[in-house]
Amino acid sequence: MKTVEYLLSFNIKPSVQRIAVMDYLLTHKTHPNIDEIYSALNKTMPTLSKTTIYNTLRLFVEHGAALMLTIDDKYACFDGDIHPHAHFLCSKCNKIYDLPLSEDFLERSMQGVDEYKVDEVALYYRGTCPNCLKKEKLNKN
Amino acid sequence: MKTVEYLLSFNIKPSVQRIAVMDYLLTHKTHPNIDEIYSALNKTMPTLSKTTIYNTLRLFVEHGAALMLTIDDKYACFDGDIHPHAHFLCSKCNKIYDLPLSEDFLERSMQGVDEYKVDEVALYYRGTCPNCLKKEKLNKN
DNA sequence: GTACGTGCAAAGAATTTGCAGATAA
DNA sequence: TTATCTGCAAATTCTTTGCACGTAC
Repeated sequence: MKTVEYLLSFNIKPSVQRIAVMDYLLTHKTHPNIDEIYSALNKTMPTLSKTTIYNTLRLFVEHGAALMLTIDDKYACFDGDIHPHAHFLCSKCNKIYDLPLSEDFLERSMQGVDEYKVDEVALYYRGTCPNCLKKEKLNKN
Repeated sequence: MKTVEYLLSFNIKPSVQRIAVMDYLLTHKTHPNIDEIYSALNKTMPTLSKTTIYNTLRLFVEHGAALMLTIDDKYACFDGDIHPHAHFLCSKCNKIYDLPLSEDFLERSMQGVDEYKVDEVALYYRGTCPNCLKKEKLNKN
């Protein structure tokens, strides 16, 4: 599906800027923060402002077209993949990794929250990623 | 256990300020943010500074004596209860609720992260709490 | 033409830093 | 004494706001 139609499917008017931001999110699965998106897009769209990035991402989240991750307490990160999945933040390299979330996980996890109306579930892991674990081993030898 | 001994068990030197902050965390299960802790303790300790609250909480988290919650993107909240449990943030009243985490949840959730070294797991829910749901119903009738 | 979108500059707010004085072993 | 802790003030950084201009239907 083209990005324009994708935005429309979330009832978001596709402006040039919004298309650019969504395109970036859909092609960069790095869970970028505002600054990364801004820096990247600014190269080809010099007039693009950070305010617009803020506005756009807030709009995306409100319309369910993107996820805001609060796994990093420094700044918010954004994810264009809205399918349920978990996230792992490596405290060494600060990368965020996607992890699968088993089908029955959500159902089971809901058992304790009967009386609550749940809009969103986030499962965050923090620790050391395989890459950094490997590096640590090499440095020890 | 007295708070002094509790802090010592985490290898934290118990100063007057640290005891006060930990006492507050252990007796107020409201997942307070920095400002709440500061405002509350400032009444009885007028010289206590916000910087010290920041320093103290960072120390607690580093030593595993408290949890930092990133469920609210506005500011960090802190939890003196370090036993594994989930959190629910009500988007209406902004209260954070504790929820049980079934014993086998953690084991099962770890199955996808074999190659990772997991230090911390956080399960966050967002939505509407029972109290606010009740209020909404009343307002509709 | 009217509503909506964009972007600059300024404001606001949370957190960190530098450093000097206070405290404790 | 000597290292550690505290707290003020300033700096830094992320995010929001106000407002005027641009754009699109």
